[in-house]
Amino acid sequence: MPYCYAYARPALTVDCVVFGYDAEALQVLLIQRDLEPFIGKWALPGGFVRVEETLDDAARRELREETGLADLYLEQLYTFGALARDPRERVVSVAYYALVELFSHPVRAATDARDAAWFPVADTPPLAFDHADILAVAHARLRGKVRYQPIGFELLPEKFTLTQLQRLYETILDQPLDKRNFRKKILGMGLLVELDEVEQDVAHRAARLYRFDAATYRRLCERGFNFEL
Amino acid sequence: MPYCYAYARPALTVDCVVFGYDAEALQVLLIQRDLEPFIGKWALPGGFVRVEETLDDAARRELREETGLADLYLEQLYTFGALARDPRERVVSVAYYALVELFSHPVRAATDARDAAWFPVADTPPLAFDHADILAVAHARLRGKVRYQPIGFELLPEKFTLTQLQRLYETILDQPLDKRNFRKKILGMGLLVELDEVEQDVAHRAARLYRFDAATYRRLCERGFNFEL
DNA sequence: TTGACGTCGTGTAAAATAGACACTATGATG
DNA sequence: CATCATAGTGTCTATTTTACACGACGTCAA
Repeated sequence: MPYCYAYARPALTVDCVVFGYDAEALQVLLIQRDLEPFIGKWALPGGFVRVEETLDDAARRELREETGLADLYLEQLYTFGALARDPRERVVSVAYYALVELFSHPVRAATDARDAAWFPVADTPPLAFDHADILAVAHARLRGKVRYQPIGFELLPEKFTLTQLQRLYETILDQPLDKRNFRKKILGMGLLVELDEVEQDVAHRAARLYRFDAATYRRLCERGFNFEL
Repeated sequence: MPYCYAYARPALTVDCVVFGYDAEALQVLLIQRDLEPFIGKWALPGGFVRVEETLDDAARRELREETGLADLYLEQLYTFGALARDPRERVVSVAYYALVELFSHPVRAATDARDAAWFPVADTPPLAFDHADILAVAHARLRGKVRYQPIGFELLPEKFTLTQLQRLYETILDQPLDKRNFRKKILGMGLLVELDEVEQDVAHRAARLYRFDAATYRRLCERGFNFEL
């Protein structure tokens, strides 16, 4: 035990809530633990912060190690510090969350994880630690944020139809939206680029594809832009 | 050095950004450090988290010890984990923020603090550690939050005039508001109770006093209420 | 080839909300 | 009783939001 201090210190961990979307439901990425405590239970990917890495780096590293996901945009969510959230000892955890497009991000279990898989947010298995609380906070934050920042696009493939986008928003906000009003509003923002392509292999009239215009978005942001639904 | 661990651990601290308002400007509570490092420098109140207390408790305790303030509504802000934010060693800090009515919260320096005082947010002395960053994040959060949650009331005395409330919002948002529209909107929410009192000792027509109706607010919140400016 | 099916894509009118704007009322003071 | 400072109040216009329905297009199967 070579690391000694004058006062007791809580251990410090990070946990990641990664949301995905698969045209049906909002999903969350979980790992099946291969370590005590809660061995065999499903949990959020995460682990201990090393003393020479930042919190953001630790979150990225753990996510990569345990699930194979890399290069996500992770955002800090909240820091959980209840006394008994870990049965071993006092552990404080900084939670992060991220959004990804499901199909282009295959996951694979690795270090410390027996398995890694997507689950519908509304129907997860029982989670280890206080991870159900963390997931709930993340889900609430997602619902709140999606209204005033165009983060929904992170969850879709690069090219998408307006109907896909609308379904995504309806799923996250859990309320139906009017098709014409939705299109009017979203197109009116000028953040979508209409492509010269339509979707393929559908058994009905194919819909036009669009992509998100990140450059325009950044320009608008700097002049104080607000998204609003 | 009686506390030993298998891996090195960052130290964990809390820091508190307490905003006040004095009819002139938005203020922030600072302490003058009486400990190394940065002895003599101004800083946010805060300190080490004990292993047997929650983060919220640690924030409340440090604030009480260093400034005499108690019973505030503290809200977690963000966790700062840059590698070199403390010159001694790796320290991760969970920042909190709070709003108080200045005059009814006298501050006094105590433990580890040579002095405690209010400074205008726009004109603070140089701060220790990365506390200027923390203050900036807190200020941004305050500006953002004040638009959609009625937190402004925390900064005023229990009884206040509509003009005082308007000045507060103008200060936080840093933009002028129209008197009639402001009154229309704020009264239209039904969150203010008109009192049978007017302000005293003013050299002109006295304004009616109001108080915030917290009970009604809670009721509205549960049904999904949104404040909006 | 043609008809049925399913989704795509589009516009308008009514209602609600936000924003601009200026004068009278009241109480204190000299 | 005139002056001063702030309190308090309403209307009109512009903008935004909401509600709402049908023809176009491509696929498929008879």
